[in-house]
Amino acid sequence: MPRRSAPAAAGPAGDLSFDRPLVTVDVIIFTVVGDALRVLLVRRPDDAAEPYPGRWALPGGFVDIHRDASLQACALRKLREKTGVAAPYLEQLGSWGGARRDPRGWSATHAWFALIAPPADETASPQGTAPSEWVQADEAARRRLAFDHGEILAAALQRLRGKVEYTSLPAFLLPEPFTLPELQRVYEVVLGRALDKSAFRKRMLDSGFLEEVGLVDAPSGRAAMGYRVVDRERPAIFPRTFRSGE
Amino acid sequence: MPRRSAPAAAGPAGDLSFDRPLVTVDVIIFTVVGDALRVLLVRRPDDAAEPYPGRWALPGGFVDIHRDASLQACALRKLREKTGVAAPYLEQLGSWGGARRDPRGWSATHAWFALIAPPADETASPQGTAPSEWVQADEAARRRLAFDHGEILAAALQRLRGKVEYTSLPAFLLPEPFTLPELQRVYEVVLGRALDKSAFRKRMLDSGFLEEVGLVDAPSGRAAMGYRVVDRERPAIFPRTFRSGE
DNA sequence: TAAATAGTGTCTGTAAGACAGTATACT
DNA sequence: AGTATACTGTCTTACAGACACTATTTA
Repeated sequence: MPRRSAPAAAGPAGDLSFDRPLVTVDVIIFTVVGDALRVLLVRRPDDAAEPYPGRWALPGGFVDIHRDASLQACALRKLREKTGVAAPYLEQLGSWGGARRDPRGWSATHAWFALIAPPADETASPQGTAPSEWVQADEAARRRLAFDHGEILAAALQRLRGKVEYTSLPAFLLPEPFTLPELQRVYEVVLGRALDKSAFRKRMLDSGFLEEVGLVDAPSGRAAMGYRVVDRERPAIFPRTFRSGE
Repeated sequence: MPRRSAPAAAGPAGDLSFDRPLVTVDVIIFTVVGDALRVLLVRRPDDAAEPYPGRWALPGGFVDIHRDASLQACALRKLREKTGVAAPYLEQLGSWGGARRDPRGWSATHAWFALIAPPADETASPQGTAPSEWVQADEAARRRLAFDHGEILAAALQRLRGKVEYTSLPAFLLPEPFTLPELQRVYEVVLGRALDKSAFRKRMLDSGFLEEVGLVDAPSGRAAMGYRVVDRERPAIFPRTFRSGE
């Protein structure tokens, strides 16, 4: 038998010589550009020795146990390498692990999703390494992605759209300061439906996660109050979802 | 340098000879016995070669890549080994990974939480192997558990209590069929506060996740309707939390 | 008939949505 | 002044909670 004995059957205590899974981290990076929710995809190398050559995938890669102090630190590193962003909203989405998902062997990936403000330059591949692209979320979900990234992206979209119904998450998709009409547009883009202005404003202001930070000039029309989020670590949670009556 | 080169710096494509983390799965198994929420803890072996000898811990252990087809299959295996339960409500809680959490090396654990009906025999250690105990949730959270299991248990409790406010999760803590007064008691035990009977019944019956299954006799008083959940895979989600007004 | 428990009806307060109205900017 | 946008006030409606009431069982 070529393989090392399994953990449960390991002999002496402290014997760690059994086979270990591959461990990776993938990041689903969302932003809103124009009137669409977008997600960052990278192209896998064309090298035929790599799995899924030339396919689009979520940014990610192996955990480096000599550089990454934790899974979250690894996710932040990936995000920084791809976008230059250092302090996003970052939330663990879940992990996907099994014998079949990577042809190189039993692997477990840890998926995190990040919300960032739209990057200044939206076309260039930041580090000049692998080509990357901000793809509209719905189109990305239709592409045949590498590994099980299609499933992971679908889960991320479901989580995001679900949480947008009752949290302040969209505030992290905007550069500060932002105005309430701008914030409402982001909610509407993510949810894909219109919201009532008056109810929206009441909800946002009553829940107290926003801080006034002075008027912001508009290209035309009346100037609007600018806001920033008080606590960038914890999003606000509303007691009801939008349109609970439908 | 004794260590293998890091993943990002790996030379030829397909070189997988870098160091890999340890990969484990831990399960937070909840049930309600009597008037308290309880969680299953196991005692770690007294062997000094093992980390945290003699300390209480969450049930779990290394992923066995030759036996476990997936992370979820591994979690189900652990649960079955400890409790004999095969089809619980099982939900991924999250993963905790880093250089420091296990003295044996960089490790990543995948935590799942399970809701099961109270076991018939609540005292014995099921498989006769490691001693285990159903501990009241709040007391378990106060014990100094092995590894970072205290933090993981706290996260599980927070997730459970949070979700109980707006989902049908407590239905998975009862053996079927159950009555609405029984279900309400479980909600109250988990939440730690009383709920209004009328509002509770309206919410449960209107959301349509329950199926009548015939009257159940009570030891005294009027017989109550018995119910079972329609879909054991997906809990119902209510549009509002309880007591949103407070 | 009394006690115990299951289940229902009715009222009220709160808050979200609808929508019309007012305010403030620029041209 | 007119237009474009930001913001507010008022009305209506839905529904959760409070709580008293009725129903069905056993002793």
